[in-house]
Amino acid sequence: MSDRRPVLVCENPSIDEALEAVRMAISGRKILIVAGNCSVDYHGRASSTLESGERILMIKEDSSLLVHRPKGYEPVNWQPPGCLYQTGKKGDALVIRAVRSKPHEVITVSFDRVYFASVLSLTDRGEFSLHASEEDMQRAILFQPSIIEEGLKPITYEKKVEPGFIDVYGIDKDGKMVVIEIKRKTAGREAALQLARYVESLKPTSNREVRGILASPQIAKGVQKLLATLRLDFKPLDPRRCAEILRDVETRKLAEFFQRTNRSPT
Amino acid sequence: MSDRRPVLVCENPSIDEALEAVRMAISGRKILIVAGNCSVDYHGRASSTLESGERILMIKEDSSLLVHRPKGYEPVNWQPPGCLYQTGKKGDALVIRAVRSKPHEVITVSFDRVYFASVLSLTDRGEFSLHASEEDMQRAILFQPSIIEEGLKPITYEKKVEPGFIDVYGIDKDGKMVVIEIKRKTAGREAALQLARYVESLKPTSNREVRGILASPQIAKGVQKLLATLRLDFKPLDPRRCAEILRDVETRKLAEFFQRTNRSPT
DNA sequence: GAGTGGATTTCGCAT
DNA sequence: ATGCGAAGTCCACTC
Repeated sequence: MSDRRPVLVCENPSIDEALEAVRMAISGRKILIVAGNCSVDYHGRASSTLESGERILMIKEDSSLLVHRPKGYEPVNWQPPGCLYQTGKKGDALVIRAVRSKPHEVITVSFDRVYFASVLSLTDRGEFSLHASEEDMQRAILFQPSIIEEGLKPITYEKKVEPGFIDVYGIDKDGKMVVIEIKRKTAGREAALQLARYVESLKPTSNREVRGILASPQIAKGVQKLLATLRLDFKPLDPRRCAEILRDVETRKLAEFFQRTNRSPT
Repeated sequence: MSDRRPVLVCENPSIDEALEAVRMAISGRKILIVAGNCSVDYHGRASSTLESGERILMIKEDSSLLVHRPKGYEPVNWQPPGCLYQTGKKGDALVIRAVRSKPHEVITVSFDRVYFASVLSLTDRGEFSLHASEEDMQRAILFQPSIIEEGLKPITYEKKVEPGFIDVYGIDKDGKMVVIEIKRKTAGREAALQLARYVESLKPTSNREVRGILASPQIAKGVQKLLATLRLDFKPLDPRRCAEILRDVETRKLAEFFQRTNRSPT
């Protein structure tokens, strides 16, 4: 075990001691956690004030800042990575100012009481992987178009047309053009209208018929009717199932690779 | 000064000690902060895995959960308020499982090393107020329609039409119908197309001319041309300016109130 | 409970 | 740099 001390904790520090810890953390690009009584002001894209109360402040290695109240998933105030800090005392308060330049935004946190300050030096090289995103659904359709319908031949994806980008574009078994709009969750009006615009924008480019297919796990209440009116199809498609298909594809690729290279997978 | 101890900190605890702290915090609905080496698995709307690394776990009074890496504004994994916890040891690891029921989602955090665990009991009754939101812009237009154009008479707001809700709806100085679409930041293609849909959906309901006005601080590159094609107007409107107008309105209301009640404001 | 749209959205990718 | 759309988005509000 190494003898490095990844964590320093200072309980019930004076404002001066807390200021010292804050400065060490910021200049050393460490993680800082402070719990105490503070007020917060923000000016930038909008403005906000937060009256005095007990909260947790976190400043990370990349200088991003979070102020968390005792409840709620979201921080009440924050600053994204890449801002500069000014720290000091104003009267008996510890003041931390985080300034971002583009757009110009300033957060000021004033602590009149600090319960603890902690400086952490953490190492995190672990890989993060997420499955069942909309991109996974798109890739699954491209690898295995039959999950939409038999005979579908994808031509391109992320095709640019006037109103935006078509998720998947191809030809069906009868030679008709097909536009597929993918949603990873229940598709609402907006999705149907977007698909309709794509279909409309493609019609002038071809004398073939153009079909629109909305692929999502579910459609919202009134949207069935809207799809019928707009002459669009719906294909139920589960993002989890798509993730499975991709996993199978990856597994097969791996097997082929190891077969080619005459090794066996661990 | 009160003698309550709002913060308990446990440095370099054993896994058993950490487990005890975690259970105290969760059962007592306190805030828990743990720093240590962990891995995280998530299954629910999607799935994710996060390999071993040093992170900070925070569980709040309302049972929301955050896992923060040393960098980045966003948590790498999380659980919104209202989930249930199972805690225990699996081998030599401290395991915390947070289960949400609707939708069904499970996060599992396994710590094999804990640098510190802290249990906090924070009180925060401070009021938070935010200015210069899109709603502020809407209210400013309703209070002072001349910031859009002279002679404008707002009729309703949040008016339901087929594709969605019109931000502000009224009549201009020539008696034409006016639909206003508000964006608090640079308006893109989507905003223009949305406004166009609103205008189209209103045309059949009246034999008056229907004008569409896009009100935002700026418009994106190609959108000027798109607006011209769609015969829509653009009115530059700064959210900060709108917030000022509202502040003035509030000040005037206050003044009137104190005049009526024969008191003077503090 | 579902649907709809805003957000100091953030983030990532492509132009 | 700007534009554009996804997100385990979250959240508040309406129906």
